[in-house]
Amino acid sequence: MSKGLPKRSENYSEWYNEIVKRADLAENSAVRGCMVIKPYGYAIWEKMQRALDDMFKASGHVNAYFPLFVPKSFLEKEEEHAEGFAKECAVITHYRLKANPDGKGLVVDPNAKLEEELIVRPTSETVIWNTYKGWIQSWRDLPILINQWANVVRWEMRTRIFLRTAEFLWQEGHTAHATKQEAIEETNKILEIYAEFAEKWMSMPVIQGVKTASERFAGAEDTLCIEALMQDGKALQSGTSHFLGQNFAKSFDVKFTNKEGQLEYAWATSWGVSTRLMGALIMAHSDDNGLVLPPKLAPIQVVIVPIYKGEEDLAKITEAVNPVFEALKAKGISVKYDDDDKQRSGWKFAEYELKGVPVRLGLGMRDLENGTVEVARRDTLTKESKPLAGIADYVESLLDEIQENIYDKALKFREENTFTVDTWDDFKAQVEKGGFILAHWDGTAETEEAIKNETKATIRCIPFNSAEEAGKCVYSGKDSAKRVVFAKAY
RNA sequence: CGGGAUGUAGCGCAGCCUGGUAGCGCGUUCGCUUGGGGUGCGAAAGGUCGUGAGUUCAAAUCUCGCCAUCCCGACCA
Repeated sequence: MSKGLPKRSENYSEWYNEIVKRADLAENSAVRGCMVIKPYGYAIWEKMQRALDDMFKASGHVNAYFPLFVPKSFLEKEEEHAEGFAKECAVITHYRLKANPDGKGLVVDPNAKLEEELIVRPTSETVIWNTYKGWIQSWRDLPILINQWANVVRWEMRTRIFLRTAEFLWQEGHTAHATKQEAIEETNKILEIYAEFAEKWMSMPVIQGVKTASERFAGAEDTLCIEALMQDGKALQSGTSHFLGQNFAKSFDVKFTNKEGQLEYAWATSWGVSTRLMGALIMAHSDDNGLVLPPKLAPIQVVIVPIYKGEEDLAKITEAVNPVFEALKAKGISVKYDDDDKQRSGWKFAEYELKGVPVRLGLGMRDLENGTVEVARRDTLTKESKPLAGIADYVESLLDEIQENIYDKALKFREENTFTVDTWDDFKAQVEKGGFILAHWDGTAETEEAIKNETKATIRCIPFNSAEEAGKCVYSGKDSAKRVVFAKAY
């Protein structure tokens, strides 16, 4: 492993790729467009899963599992949905191989052609609504609040590890409701959960809003989203929550008898976040020394590195470390004591920085004499000497402080990189420089399309929190009641 | 699917133009050294040169085909 990471300022995407590789998060696999998530990266994903899963459960959702394969006829049923996903589907046509009659290896057995092709799920609405048909007869069967943790496949032309891979891991929630109002509330509730997760756990501020028609999920009536700003000034869609109306219920004929005794189609939502959040986490906080992890998602929150010469010294240091180690563990802090003699302390410092461990405690003979310990913060790269007595309490509060500081830093970055723009020239100039752009838009798909073609900037969302403000569309000059968020996006 | 490039040791690359013993850096292994920010020195191991054919006394090197990967477009969580 060579030293030094590429600089963010010089080559952002190379910096990103190198962090993913060098921090041991993931690597490209032998299969094009697919990644191997390595133990350290997967540990972060598991922490994300745990936090989200707890929130889903706390809001009344339960987990289930639906099949990987979708019959082609299912996918066809909802027209817009089918059209939206058709171009990126992996298709299974055969179910058997056989020995190659012309030599070595295996060939597809032409006699094993499937009657109907199976699609590897790009998302599960169709399979699930086909199933819900059997589960829903009465208003008493509703709501159904189900989530599943799964992998999906979308055959992307160009992939980037975590941000856009052919196969990725995610959770997909699929709910069914008796009323439109309830489904809309569900869609909103989930977006709140996503925003809370992004901000409280990932320390990543997000803008909540609604997608324009052209950016909407295929088959949805409305798509809500959280959008985050990455350090290179590009936006990243980090989670979506869809109000599906009765579209899928109609396509799969899911009707129930309401309290008035009338047959009605069920109302639906779906929502998801994926391993793309790993990419968001990396790009939101990390620096030229490597990964920076918010303590709540760090697999190792505190690492203790002994600085010693010879086994005797190490034994003494270990003796002093043990009560600290136990005290931290007792507080529920994940702590690692790295007394591995195979690497030197200097190497370890660099390594744990690269991996984003929030707090490092360094303990040497000098500390033992003075009753001190060196506390190093990953977020600020600062070091301070602290009394060893009571260090666990200090570290506990320090972790909270780091969690907040990372958020504050990201928020400050976003504020400094959010621009209010009123003229087309300013708009074009600002798109080049990056960041979120708040501008007026006349509400038409034509204008949206034209802006995208001319600048590559898209409408990330129509934000919930922005004030009503009469203005003129930055492109067409027509009337507009509200600013929307533009940016170049991943 | 269009345009461009690249395939040589685990990783990053040189060698190819001008055919003739396959090389460098990092990493790995071993020994000593060092140990509060990626120690230093020495030795060693490791390669069907993407693949198939052709030209030639001789091919990593020249010619043609194929495969794979990366970049730039169109498409996208």
